[in-house]
Amino acid sequence: METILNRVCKGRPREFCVDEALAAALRVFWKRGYESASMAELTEAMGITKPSLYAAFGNKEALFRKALDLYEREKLGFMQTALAAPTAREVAERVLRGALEMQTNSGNPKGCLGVISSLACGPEAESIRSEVIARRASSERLIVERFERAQQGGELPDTIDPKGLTRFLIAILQGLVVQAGGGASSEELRKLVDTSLELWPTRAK
Amino acid sequence: METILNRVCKGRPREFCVDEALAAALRVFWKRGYESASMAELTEAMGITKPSLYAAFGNKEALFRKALDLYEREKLGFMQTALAAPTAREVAERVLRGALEMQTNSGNPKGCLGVISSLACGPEAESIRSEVIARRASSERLIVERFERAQQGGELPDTIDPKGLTRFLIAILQGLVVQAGGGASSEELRKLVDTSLELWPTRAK
DNA sequence: TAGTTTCCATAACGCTCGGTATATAAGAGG
DNA sequence: CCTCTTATATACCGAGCGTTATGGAAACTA
Repeated sequence: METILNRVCKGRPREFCVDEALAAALRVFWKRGYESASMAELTEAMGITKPSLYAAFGNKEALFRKALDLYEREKLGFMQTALAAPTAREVAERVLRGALEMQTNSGNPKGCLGVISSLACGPEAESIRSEVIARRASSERLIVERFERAQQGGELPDTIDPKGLTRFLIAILQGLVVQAGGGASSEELRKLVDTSLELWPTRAK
Repeated sequence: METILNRVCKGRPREFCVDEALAAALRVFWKRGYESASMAELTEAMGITKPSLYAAFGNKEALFRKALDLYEREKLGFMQTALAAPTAREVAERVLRGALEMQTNSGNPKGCLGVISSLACGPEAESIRSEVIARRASSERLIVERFERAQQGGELPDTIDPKGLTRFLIAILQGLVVQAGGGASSEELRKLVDTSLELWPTRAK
């Protein structure tokens, strides 16, 4: 019985780096969205041919899921660390500043892979869409819990609903990336973040 | 010399209502976005065949522009009337409540035709994308001017930047429609609007 | 009714899509 | 060196895309 563990490496080794190819694929999906990213554009950006892509990643949908994993791990890491901030306001500040930095960092495509992939899809991309939406829901739950704790700790006015505040914060994020995708300048996006933080609720309110 | 004015109606009249067909096309574009809306789905929803569509509307892009006109005229009318509200806060309230009502009105597709068409497009839809973005910019200008007047009238704190506040309001709208497209319930969307309005700046702040 | 104009339906066009079969090249193990 | 396994390159597949040519039916004017 041969398990995958004691299998040795035989045959011709592949000539490209899987991680680099995946990073290139991520950039294409990020710019185009799942459906508009064609296999031709993907393979060209990845520097490999279609059979190599299918051998290494399975198919377009599997490639997208791996790119989405990479995106959440490398590009949305600031969301995780932001949740560890000591106050709800600092959570919001780190989330918004982190998103702003990512959107204005030249080198990154504009917009958000999650938002772009949760909208505007034909019937065959429905499973992709629902997965992206499910992942967003799980991050959302973490923020709601964080804000509920903040409210119990007296950080937030009693009149504020933690679920509503979470949706509010996420809406700002979504508006930020939509506007970035629409060509808004760095300064315009910074104004959006500054104004949002200026309106963020305080205990004194 | 025969002008278009004194030309009479000859030949077989068309069997469908152009306005109804355009309304049906709008619903398809609204649900799918420009690129994912196929001619097959469009013609089926409109109840006509492809040659009829091309004869009446030109091509897919021209059909989309006419649908976009209809969308702005019939579905975004509340934005125009909202701008006439007496105070900046009422402007924001009417805009947000109007958008909420539109998103929760069953019968309308979820999401926003403008947002869905300004993202996630391949190279061939670039002209559509830029047109949608340009239309958004012109509405934005109206809101900025309205908020500048409000600030001069003392309605808004001096610390608030009207441009930033405009982008903030639009971001909430965009987040609202993204979340609606992601399947958020009417109550969740209402909480988002309530929270946003609760945080809206007042003179006293 | 004759003539003309326009509409409708079918089918096809050229193209791109995601995905693959086939054949050749290349490295690892014996 | 030979064999075996795997990667690569080319070409191709069926299906769907937006768009259009064609033929016949329908309804207007005269």
